[in-house]
Amino acid sequence: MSAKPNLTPLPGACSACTVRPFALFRVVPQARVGEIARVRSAVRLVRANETIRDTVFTLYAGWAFSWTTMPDGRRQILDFHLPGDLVERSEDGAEVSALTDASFCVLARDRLCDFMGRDPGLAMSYAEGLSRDRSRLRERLTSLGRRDAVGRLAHLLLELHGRLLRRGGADRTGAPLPLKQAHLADALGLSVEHANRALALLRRQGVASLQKGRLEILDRAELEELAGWSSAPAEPPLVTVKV
Amino acid sequence: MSAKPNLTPLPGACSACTVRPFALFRVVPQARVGEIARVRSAVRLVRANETIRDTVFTLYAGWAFSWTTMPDGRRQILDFHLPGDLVERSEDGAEVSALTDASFCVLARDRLCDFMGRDPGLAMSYAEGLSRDRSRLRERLTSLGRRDAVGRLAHLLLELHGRLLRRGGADRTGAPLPLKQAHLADALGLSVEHANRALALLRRQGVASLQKGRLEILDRAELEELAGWSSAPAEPPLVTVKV
DNA sequence: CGTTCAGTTGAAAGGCATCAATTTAGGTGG
DNA sequence: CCACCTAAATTGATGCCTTTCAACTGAACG
Repeated sequence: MSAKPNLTPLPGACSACTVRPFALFRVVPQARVGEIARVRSAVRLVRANETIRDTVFTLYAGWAFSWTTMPDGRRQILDFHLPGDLVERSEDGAEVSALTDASFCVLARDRLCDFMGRDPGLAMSYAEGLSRDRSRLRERLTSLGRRDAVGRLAHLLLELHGRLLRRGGADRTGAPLPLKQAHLADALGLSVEHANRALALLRRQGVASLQKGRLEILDRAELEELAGWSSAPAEPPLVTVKV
Repeated sequence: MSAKPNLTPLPGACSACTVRPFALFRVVPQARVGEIARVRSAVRLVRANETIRDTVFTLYAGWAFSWTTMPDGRRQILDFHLPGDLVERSEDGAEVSALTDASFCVLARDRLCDFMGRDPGLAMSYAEGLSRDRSRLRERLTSLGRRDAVGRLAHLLLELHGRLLRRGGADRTGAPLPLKQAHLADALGLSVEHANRALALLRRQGVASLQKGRLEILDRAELEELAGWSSAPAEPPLVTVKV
């Protein structure tokens, strides 16, 4: 029973951080990266399915997701987190778990607040992240409210593909996607069985397939059609700050 | 056919603003209210159902709501806005409309950004608002994903009641609520008919009633039970900034 | 080679949408 | 103050989408 070897990279020096261009601290000029290191209180590595206790962190490698449960135990996934995302475990009872093996930098909330207090650009970067989260949630709300199972699935696949594309984690025809069908179901408000059927339909129709952790987009036009996709970007540009 | 008289109050001087304690500018000390006035580019009054074109404003009186439509025309209401709320019309195609007659202060985005650039506390106040929006959306997502019609309705009624309570716009047993059943339906991802049936059930069971623009909470314990209500506040306290 | 988890598939039941009317509530003009 | 008109609220019947319950398959693993 040898422990599974650990292939997940750990975050190193902030100055050479590979995800910083997509992360909260993207606005901090190279000359001041030293200040970032002082906000980082720890570096951590977790295994898939482990729940994360830290309240504020930026994901470095791997995926995570936020979720809640109903009194009857059913789960609702609120959001998926990708490398570079700032994740906050809020006080409202939502939990955060690793979807894959993952590593991240824990931030000290008070020192982060200090930093934002000194650097309005950073505060605005923080706000941008919140704003993006919000529009993603709005899209999902629309999905759950007004789309059927296939539409929801198509929409989520497009959203994730887009997010990965922007970070260089995907090409036009597909991307690695470590989600189980249970994750899709819980994110889309469906039963696992029905999520499976919707996925099977997309596959049979030659629209898209998700197998062995990889998404293949076979007919993007049709996928967008099924999703009722608005060409508008899911992560729109937001307020820009002058400092 | 005389025009309906206008009873909606218009915002006046920022220094005496009645909603400021709940609004973005709550963090600006009285001594500096002058700076707020420079961010306000206009004061506006709209009639119920009118759509609002301004991109950033803080609602002063009346209700508003954000919404989108699917290609087939069905509407999804994304959020309701109450007096004091900062509202942004985002670039993602969502629209904002007045739910009742309403008045608001239009803000100049660039001057607002300037202000936030100078005042980190204000930037954090902005972020807090975003964060609250986000947790509200998360709650709603959970509703649409995992609650049945009655549960969704119960949850939304409790959410709105709570928001009103915090602003002094409600008492423990009820509150004025200007929503039509169609608004409830479109917010909850239901048909109007089914929203009606759910509402009728709550009324028949003596749990809550919504009539003539007023919500009455008759049995809060039961309403919370139906909603799967977590005692956690819907608008939790967030990061605090030191300036 | 047994176990377990993810993925599939089928059948039956249920919740919600849809379609169709009807009633009620407000607002308007006479 | 009443008749009238339109939007909102109701109620009923029918059908579809999704859930639920029950197996069953396949792959990974010890």
